Amino acid sequence: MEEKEISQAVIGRLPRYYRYLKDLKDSGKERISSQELSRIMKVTASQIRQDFNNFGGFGQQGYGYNTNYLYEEIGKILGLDHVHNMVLVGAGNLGQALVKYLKFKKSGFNFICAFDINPQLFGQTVGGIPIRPLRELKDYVDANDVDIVVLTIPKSDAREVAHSLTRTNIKAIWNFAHIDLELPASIQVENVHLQDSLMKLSYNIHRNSISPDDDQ
Amino acid sequence: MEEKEISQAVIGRLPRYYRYLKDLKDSGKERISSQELSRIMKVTASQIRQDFNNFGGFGQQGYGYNTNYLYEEIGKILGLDHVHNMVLVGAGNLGQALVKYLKFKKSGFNFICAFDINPQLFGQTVGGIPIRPLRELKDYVDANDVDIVVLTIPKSDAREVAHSLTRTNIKAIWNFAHIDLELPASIQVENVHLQDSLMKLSYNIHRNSISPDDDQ
DNA sequence: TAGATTGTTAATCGATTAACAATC
DNA sequence: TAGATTGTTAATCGATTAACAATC
Repeated sequence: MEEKEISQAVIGRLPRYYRYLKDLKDSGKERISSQELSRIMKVTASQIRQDFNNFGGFGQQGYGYNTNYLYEEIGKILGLDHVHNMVLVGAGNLGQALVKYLKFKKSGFNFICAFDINPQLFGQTVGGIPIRPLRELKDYVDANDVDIVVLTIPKSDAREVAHSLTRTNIKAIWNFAHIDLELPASIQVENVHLQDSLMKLSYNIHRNSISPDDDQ
Repeated sequence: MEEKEISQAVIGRLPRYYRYLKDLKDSGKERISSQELSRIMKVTASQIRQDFNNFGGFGQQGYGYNTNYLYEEIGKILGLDHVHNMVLVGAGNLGQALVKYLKFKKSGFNFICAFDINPQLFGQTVGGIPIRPLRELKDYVDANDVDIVVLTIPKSDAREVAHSLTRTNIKAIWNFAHIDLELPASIQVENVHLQDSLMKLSYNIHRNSISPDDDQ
């Protein structure tokens, strides 16, 4: 019954495998060896086999992996066979873009309601879902089956909203606010810090321009 | 003259230090020890000192670090003392949200033009910058001082656009398309894969629900 | 069966943490 | 000076890569 904890380094690579396997299966490829996948994805074959074997054996000696089966299994590991209900908190430009994007993708990530503090937005809709006053968030979450709260509000408000969600049954926060949220371990937090990403980019630009001869 | 290569693990932590140091200096704190910062940020004091010492000594024995000085120095390391000209490729919801957000922040990341394939958008503006036909991108980039191209277009188009930029003088691509771009080493790529982020979140939700007793 | 390729153990590499001498 | 805390070396830990026996 004792499951060994799988490192986030491994988890972080699964979506990329998933993406390549989708392309491979869609292009009609039925089987693939770790070595061939290694060449395509530019990672070692050893790492590929180690990664998959964290979750049990999906391959067959002498044959390799069945692309479609492996694709499906990774999908299950990632929980993509479930539908996740989501709620948007902060119906500004970024929030609205996310709702429209995920609606368009028709994935298992399903926005059901949006919230904002701006009274002008109350009663309007984004991508087919209603925008309600932020003060109704807690009651809504308690009354409905909400898995993920998507936070696209300024950092000054993010902490308070996160705090109000501590005793609800939500499972995760997808956090776009530039702040570290404090939440009980039962609520997962996944941060998308766009500023941090830009800063890393900026560093790498200047690193190269300072010493232009050492390539990489 | 031989600079040791600094690992991306270290670079990835710099923006977070930068954020905490800003808050500390803004709240009037003049000095801080690695130990105190360690408690606030929940990382080891050892890691903090190691990280900073990759770039030279910013502290003083027996005293600690001057918050404002350290903040400024990290900003310089990240290249935030430069202005970066950016161009948006794909003026959809997400792209427009990014332009408006960064305009609002008044950071050194400065959008100067947007491009799209939709003729209805030509001549319109987003956050004060014009939207031009995508086919003019290459000429525009060659004629202007563009540092960063922000790619917010579907993956099917992203590869082609990236390819058309290989021989330009741009320094980096901030890539929101769900694809791995192939570019010469002189062009940095920083990926923001929102789908991957959601999948990781999904994994972590289900990991916990499968074995609810092992907390973390 | 022979060849191929996985699953898995062992070796290596790199990153994090601990320890402490240097020094403000 | 004595106390505090850095800068830096050494020890540990974890993740990646290599090797190979198992097996399809």
